[in-house]
Amino acid sequence: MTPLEHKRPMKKADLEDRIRAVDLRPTKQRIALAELLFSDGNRHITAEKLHSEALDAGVRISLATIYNNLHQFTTAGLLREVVVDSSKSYFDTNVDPHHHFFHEQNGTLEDIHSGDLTVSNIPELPDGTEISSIDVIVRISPDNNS
Amino acid sequence: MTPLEHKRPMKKADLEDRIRAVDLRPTKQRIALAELLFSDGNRHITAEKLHSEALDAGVRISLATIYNNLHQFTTAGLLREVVVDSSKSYFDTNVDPHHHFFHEQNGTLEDIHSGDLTVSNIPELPDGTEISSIDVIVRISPDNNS
DNA sequence: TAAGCTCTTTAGAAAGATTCTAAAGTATTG
DNA sequence: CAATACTTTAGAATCTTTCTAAAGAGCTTA
Repeated sequence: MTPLEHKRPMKKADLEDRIRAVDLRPTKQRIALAELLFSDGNRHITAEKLHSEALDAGVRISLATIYNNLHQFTTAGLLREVVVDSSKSYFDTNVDPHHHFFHEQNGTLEDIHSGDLTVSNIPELPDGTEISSIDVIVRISPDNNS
Repeated sequence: MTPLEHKRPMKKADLEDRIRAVDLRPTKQRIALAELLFSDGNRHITAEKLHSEALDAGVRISLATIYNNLHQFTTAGLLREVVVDSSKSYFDTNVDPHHHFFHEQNGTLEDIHSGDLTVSNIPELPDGTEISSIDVIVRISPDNNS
């Protein structure tokens, strides 16, 4: 995270408001997940990883609840799902349009801010269709010499 | 497929050569898969779909063999894997650099030839990394009015 | 605050895709 | 043809994600 970047260490009440704002009940589990997800900058996380973070933080929560809420948050626009690996799903707390670096070595994602990469020359779309999103993944790996 | 597009209805001997060329033995199963994959223009196919096509074509082949060979062909550069859906893998017979339309409605892929779409302004890469590939997925869905 | 209703959570089962195992089969080489 | 190495296969196993149905918790009203 760069020094000037937006950051918001959220209070619990703010998190509750944020959950209420999307018409979900602020349960203990949701608040705990929201805290893990939204308290400290942008994150890219898998269900399994979020689950273990929650357990490590002392929150008793089942994996099913993790999945339920990741999907509900995504539907509500609080998260966005990123497809980079055919074996698991990543959820991104940055819901503004942007792209990603994917470190193939360790399965880690890094944001590319929207202005930093341009897609142009998009060909005519198939008839009767419209764009629902454009995803650019720049897959990177450790280079030979360094 | 457009009228002027490259097409090569391959003979069985050509397929065998192609398999030998990547140091694999031309078994009955490999030849049958190569025929389904490479005989008629570019394809985007899942393991399950290829399996059922093979069975329909009267080729006795197990799903494990499908997976084995899809991976071996991919490693050999005869196929390329496209990640668009977190629940299954697609294999593309077009191994030249290019991008994709993904029809969200029916899970279908369509090539965007390399010259038809440009990615520019790629930001500086993280230290010690190099690009291994750039994937652009233009996700499309049926539009409201048509 | 109690009742009642709805939404949530949960454990465990189930599903779906992919990989693994180890044994039987086949291509290749000499 | 024999010896060797590579392949195929059925079925089990694994992994991620979803489902089920029962118990629990938040919310509204009186």
